[in-house]
Amino acid sequence: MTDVRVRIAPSPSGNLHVGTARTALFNYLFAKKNNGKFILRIEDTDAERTSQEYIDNIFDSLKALGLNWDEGPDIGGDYGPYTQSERFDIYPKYAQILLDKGFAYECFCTPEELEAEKQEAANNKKPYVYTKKCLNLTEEEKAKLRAQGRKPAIRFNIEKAQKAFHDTSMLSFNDMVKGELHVDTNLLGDFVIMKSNGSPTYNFAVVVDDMLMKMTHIIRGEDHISNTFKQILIFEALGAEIPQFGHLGMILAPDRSKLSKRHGATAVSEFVEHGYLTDALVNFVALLGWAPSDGEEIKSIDEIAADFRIHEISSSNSIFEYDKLNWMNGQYIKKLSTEELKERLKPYLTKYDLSELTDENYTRMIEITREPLKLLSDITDAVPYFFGKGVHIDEEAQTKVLDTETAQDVLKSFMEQAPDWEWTEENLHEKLEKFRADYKEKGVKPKVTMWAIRAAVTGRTCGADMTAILAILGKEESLSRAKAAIKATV
RNA sequence: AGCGGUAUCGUCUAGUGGUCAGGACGGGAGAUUCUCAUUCUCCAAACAGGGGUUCAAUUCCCCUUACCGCCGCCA
Repeated sequence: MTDVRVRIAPSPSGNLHVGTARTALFNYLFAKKNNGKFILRIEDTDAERTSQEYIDNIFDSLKALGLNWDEGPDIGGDYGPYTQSERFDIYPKYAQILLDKGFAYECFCTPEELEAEKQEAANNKKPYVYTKKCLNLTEEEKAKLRAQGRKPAIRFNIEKAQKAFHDTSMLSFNDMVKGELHVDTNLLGDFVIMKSNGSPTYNFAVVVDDMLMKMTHIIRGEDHISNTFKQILIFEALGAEIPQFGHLGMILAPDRSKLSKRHGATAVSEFVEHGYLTDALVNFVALLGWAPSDGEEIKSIDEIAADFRIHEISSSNSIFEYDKLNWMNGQYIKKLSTEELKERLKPYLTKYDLSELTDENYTRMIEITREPLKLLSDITDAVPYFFGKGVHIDEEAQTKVLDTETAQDVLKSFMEQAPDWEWTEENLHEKLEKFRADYKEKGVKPKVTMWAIRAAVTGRTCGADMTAILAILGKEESLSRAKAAIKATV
């Protein structure tokens, strides 16, 4: 049995998309499960849309997700180079083989001529297939066209290939996730394999590379199903072994359209910037189309790999639901140690002067504010009141709490008692408990009592543990804020 | 238009020719707590429609519908 070799072949015309990341993940999982190799190949045949920035982004994102490749542009391997633009001398050779065998032919049609054909087909409401106008050009005719300065593209001769390897025009293959798939090759149309500018088209480059790189299984999005038939024919024409295919359903946005910017983040790097943990992202995306056998959803990539069965992947599309991702991200944040969280949160705290806090207090601040975090970035709006002198009181805290008589009364007695308190968290806890109890006897609910202090000190009606907040802020700042919230009486 | 694919709670899914159709997110209710949150408990929520096959269909087959994809000298 040959070793399993799978690949992810992104095109660097944008940052690594979360859909591509899922395809990469499934390939990676399949490789891990079968002790195979996971290969990265960069498909940059379209120089116009390629940029180094995107290539770097793809590398970084894949690494951040933990999808480490065994062979690739940066680390090499036995079947390199792994960047298509560095393989441009390879493709014409194989195109020539196809030409020699009659599986391909030169096409001198101009874009304008092709456009006219398409228009005509559209007018007649007929599906467009290339007319094969150039299939039987004589050498003289070709020479003449060349003399006019026309450069030919090379087209694949579908009928010839189909007849050479199959009895009928029906072509089928057994997809690992979708099962038996067929098509009538008469409907396919001779497609271009080499552009007139000498570069290979996607369908051709993919096959040549997959063949040369000895890929055994090709797992990709279902938008490639119709390409698969063309590719199988090329594999056959080239005399290569045909790999196994597996086509995954697509990921859709909540409104069932393609996942795009207006739905939120789409690139892995954007998710990371927004405060998502890559472990959570991997876990979430694995659950789109695949379910763990024990029903336990929070799982590491290694656990998922051990449990992964490609034939059990759902073949339907799935919707990318941010709610569940957020919940899952929160679960992963909970699992982080406070020490680690302290570091990972720093990028989201740059608007504050952390030097105002001792390390001990910074730690404590994180401990008491980490609970509700769904995204790392949530910390930004959770902690403003720990910094600076004084505090901004939001409207709700002012009108619903501080403007009440009860709150004013609470704050006045707080100011009478608190200056005598020893300002440690432990002691404050005790004192405040007593403080609440006293007010409770007067008919004021504990939470109302605390609301007054919270509103005065944090400017908000809700938030982290009040005792700890006071301890972190220190006696002077706490009391000064409490005092500031008391209205001057005439 | 043509071709291909898909169809279980709102969403991700489990599942079987006979099940109270299970779980998770989200939603609702309650408990805990100084608030929010967390955590825990409970509740509502689905087999797209129509034909078959069968003693029995959510499950197998066909049709319809809906949705997705593909029809480039893009990848």
